[in-house]
Amino acid sequence: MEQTAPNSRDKILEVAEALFARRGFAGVGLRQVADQAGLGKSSLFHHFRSKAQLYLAVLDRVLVGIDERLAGAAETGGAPMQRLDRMVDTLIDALAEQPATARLLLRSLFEEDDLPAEAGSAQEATDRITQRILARIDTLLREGMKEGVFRPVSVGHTIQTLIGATVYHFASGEFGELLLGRSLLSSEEVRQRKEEVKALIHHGLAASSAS
Amino acid sequence: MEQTAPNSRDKILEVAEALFARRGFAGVGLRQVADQAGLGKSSLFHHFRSKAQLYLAVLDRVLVGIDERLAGAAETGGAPMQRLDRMVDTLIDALAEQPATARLLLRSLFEEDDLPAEAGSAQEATDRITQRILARIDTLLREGMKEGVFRPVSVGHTIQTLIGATVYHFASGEFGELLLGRSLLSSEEVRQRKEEVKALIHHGLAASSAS
DNA sequence: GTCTATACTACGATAGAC
DNA sequence: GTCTATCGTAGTATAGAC
Repeated sequence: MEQTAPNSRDKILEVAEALFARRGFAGVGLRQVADQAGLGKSSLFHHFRSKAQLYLAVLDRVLVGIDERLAGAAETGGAPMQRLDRMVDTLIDALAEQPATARLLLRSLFEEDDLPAEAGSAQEATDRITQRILARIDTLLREGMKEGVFRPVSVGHTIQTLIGATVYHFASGEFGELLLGRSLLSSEEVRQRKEEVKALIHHGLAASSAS
Repeated sequence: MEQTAPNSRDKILEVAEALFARRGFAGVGLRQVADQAGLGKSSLFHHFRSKAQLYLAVLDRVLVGIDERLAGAAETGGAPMQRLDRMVDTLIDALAEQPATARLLLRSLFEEDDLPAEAGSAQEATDRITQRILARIDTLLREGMKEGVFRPVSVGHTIQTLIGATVYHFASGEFGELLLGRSLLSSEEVRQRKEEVKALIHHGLAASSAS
């Protein structure tokens, strides 16, 4: 649709995203990235200073995408429970549409410590976006508790549970499919994941048994 | 306590577990393992045929440990909700006591596909233990639903949520600590994690509002 | 059971021609 | 902006002495 003709930089980011999601930072060779992007290995270094910078550029791109979609979901207003429902739907849609995203995000939690230390400023950029995303949920949860529609919970622990219920789920790959008996990404299972998560919220987070 | 004097094989497994948990399969070099185990690189191949076999041996060891602890928790009987509470407590205790475990388990979901294909029979062993662990929760959830103490839910999705709430949480490392504002492994946060997860279950999974 | 030595491959990164 | 060629390092794994 809005695809014109990706320049080399975008093409590299695209194939690197898929590879990093599947194999992790250490598991991907730049040779592989270059081949799939249709370039020589050395050409990568014209666009990105190092493997670590490429990885962080990929991660940044994904985080920005998630943040934009969540921003759209939050802006429409409504009661806290409605907004939380919309955030869950939006996040799950995003994760289901781009299967690499969930794995990349979850892996990023483990792999930030084996990046070369020099990565510096690019690290800070991804950290800032992460903080922005977390702040959206944090604010929403506190508002809901203040209004008395959510029961009193630890905000941090609740965010962790929500991430587990969404990002982990769609990152679980073959294991999750074994558990559900079919593809995590089938429209039926995506729909059901939304229902199950929202039902858990409505029963488990609501102060009264509102639905 | 029951530590006598670990033979080389156990020492290798021990240091490899920590390294694989931290860096992942591709991120660990056998040189590193050998150094930390106090051996030459080549000596590893006397105990394990290949890096993949070593990895699978580490994973198997961890899965067996989890399975044994969950078996202990399940055997004591009681109502489904009580048993589920005990399983959550037991699992969280296990993950908190051995910080490498959660990361290793979560990583194993992503990394099984970049193991050399030859690994064959050892793969099946870890799969069997995984199935046994899952069957414990599966049976318990179905029993609770049959008795009417759990509301009707998708068993697969619920297991995914429980894994996310426990394994993911303790695998989240620095990110989780940023979110909670203190170490995931402090006794206070471990205690609170148990409370939050069990509260979510009691409010969100129970058919009535039993506690 | 552990060692040294070695084979072969791949890695990330750089230099410099075009 | 992409290429070929190359550097230095580290990877897994094997052979064979002790």
